[in-house]
Amino acid sequence: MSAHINETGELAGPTGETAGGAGETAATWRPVRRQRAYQQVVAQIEEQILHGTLVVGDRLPAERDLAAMLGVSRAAVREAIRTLQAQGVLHAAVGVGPDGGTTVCAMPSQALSRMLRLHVALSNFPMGDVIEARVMLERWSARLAARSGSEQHLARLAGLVEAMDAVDVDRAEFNDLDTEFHVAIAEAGGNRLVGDMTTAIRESMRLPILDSFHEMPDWDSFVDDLRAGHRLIAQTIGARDEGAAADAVESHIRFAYSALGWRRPREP
Amino acid sequence: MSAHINETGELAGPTGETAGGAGETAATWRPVRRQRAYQQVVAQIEEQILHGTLVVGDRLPAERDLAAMLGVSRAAVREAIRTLQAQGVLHAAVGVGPDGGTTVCAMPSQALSRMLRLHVALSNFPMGDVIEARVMLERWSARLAARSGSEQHLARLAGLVEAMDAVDVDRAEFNDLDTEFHVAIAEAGGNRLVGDMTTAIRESMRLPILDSFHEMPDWDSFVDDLRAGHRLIAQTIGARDEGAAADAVESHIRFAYSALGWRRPREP
DNA sequence: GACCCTCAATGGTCTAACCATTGAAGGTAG
DNA sequence: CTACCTTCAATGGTTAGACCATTGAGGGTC
Repeated sequence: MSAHINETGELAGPTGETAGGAGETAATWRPVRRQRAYQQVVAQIEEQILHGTLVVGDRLPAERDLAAMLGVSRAAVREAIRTLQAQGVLHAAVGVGPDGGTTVCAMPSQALSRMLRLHVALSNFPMGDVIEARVMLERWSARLAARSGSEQHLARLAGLVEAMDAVDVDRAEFNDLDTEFHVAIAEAGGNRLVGDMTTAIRESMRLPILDSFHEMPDWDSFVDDLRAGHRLIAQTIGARDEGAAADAVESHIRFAYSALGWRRPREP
Repeated sequence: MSAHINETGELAGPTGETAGGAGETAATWRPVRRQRAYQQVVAQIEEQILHGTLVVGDRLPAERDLAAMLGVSRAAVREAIRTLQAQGVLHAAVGVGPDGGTTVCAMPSQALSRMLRLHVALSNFPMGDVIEARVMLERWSARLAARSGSEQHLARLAGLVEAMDAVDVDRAEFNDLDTEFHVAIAEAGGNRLVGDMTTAIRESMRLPILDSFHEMPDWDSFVDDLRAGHRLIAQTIGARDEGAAADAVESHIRFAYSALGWRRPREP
């Protein structure tokens, strides 16, 4: 499994070959790309995780100790920790005790959301692609939710529909509840990966959608349409009608984006 | 847009309120969570990206300059850069010239793959969920590829099928070609987000799959079945038959995982 | 014109120190 | 004995300053 060391972005290679020694006898030469110190630290932590030696909840050695153990500076260890932290794999907290120190965690959806938001902003993912992906994911989640969602999940969906029906919710509140609703569908589906991807996409668009909400000229009628869509989704899922639920979700999403002024270049 | 500062993992708040000043007159107090220095740097860079001030290809100021501009140490800047780097948004290279320095890039699929691999290893995503997600994504990609894949994409698929038919490919080589094939389907589909998610999932399982390949008792007949699956997929996509392509992909994926001994708890 | 040396800019790394936060240990008043 | 408080050690957060390694541009030499 030592090949894993190669997969942190740069290629690997033995270090410390800068000084050319005299008297080489070997005839084979391979260009060695230097492996950064912090990348080696990342690689070692990743290896522990991939081997199952480190599992969720485990604590890493203190930064100073880890640095001494690996023979690198504390700064290198910290940069490695930042890398894994950005991937939702580590959690760092100051202080002693069970909550202190650096621990292994698993917060993929948060990390995914932040990532996705940036890449959408970089126009790496055209809005049309994001919309289509969202339709695909939420159709799937809706089917799953209708098939195997627990009563608690269904009750939560109904509760969120109720909450959004309240007359005094402002646009920001509605946006938050709407986000929660779609996340709840994904959770009801039970597929964690699909759920986290769905959450990431919806979360990554929370702010852009809120901006569009505020520019909405005919907010009242628009939000009524959204409410009707949510009600239909909750009903069809509650009725365990997979096909109807999927269709309801799709038309709801397409309606929303279209009303918000975002176009879709392709529709599979 | 200043709200963005809150979304780097920890909550925001004005800094430097540790020393309690005397003579407060305000009656409202909100518990302030201290924003780490490196998180503020991340937040500022993210803000530039979300505003479109920083686009792909742009160069950030040198670490020393950025540190001076933001009033933090160079270490804080470096940790921030590591965070964005892990998300596939920044690229750091030493040296002067056009390629040197820290630049904005967009490599989401690599970052996604590394992330996914770790979270799968952490059992955060059960294998069954990953398989179902892969079926969903590749069905979608196959439909898109059949509908709108260019002739070049179709030729590439056919070429990969040929390459995998060669008798002398060993298991590692076959695995790499198989990965390439499925990535090529995703690319032919044209949806970048779906394509990158597909790539990430297949890449994240490259090594586990290779391990299973090596443990495969009846490799020859197994790989022949895989080849037949690939051929059928390429044919149906080439024939622009969306439904058949999606079904071919699904049965191919399910067959492979089932033969590899991975079970699927749910199948939507 | 081709080659080579020098140098400046940049990220990479290390050391060493100090700050801030947290909770446990132990002491003290009631 | 209980409740509160003080102290302290462990840990991550932050800084400053120095030096190394890599890269390419500029200028000098043959």
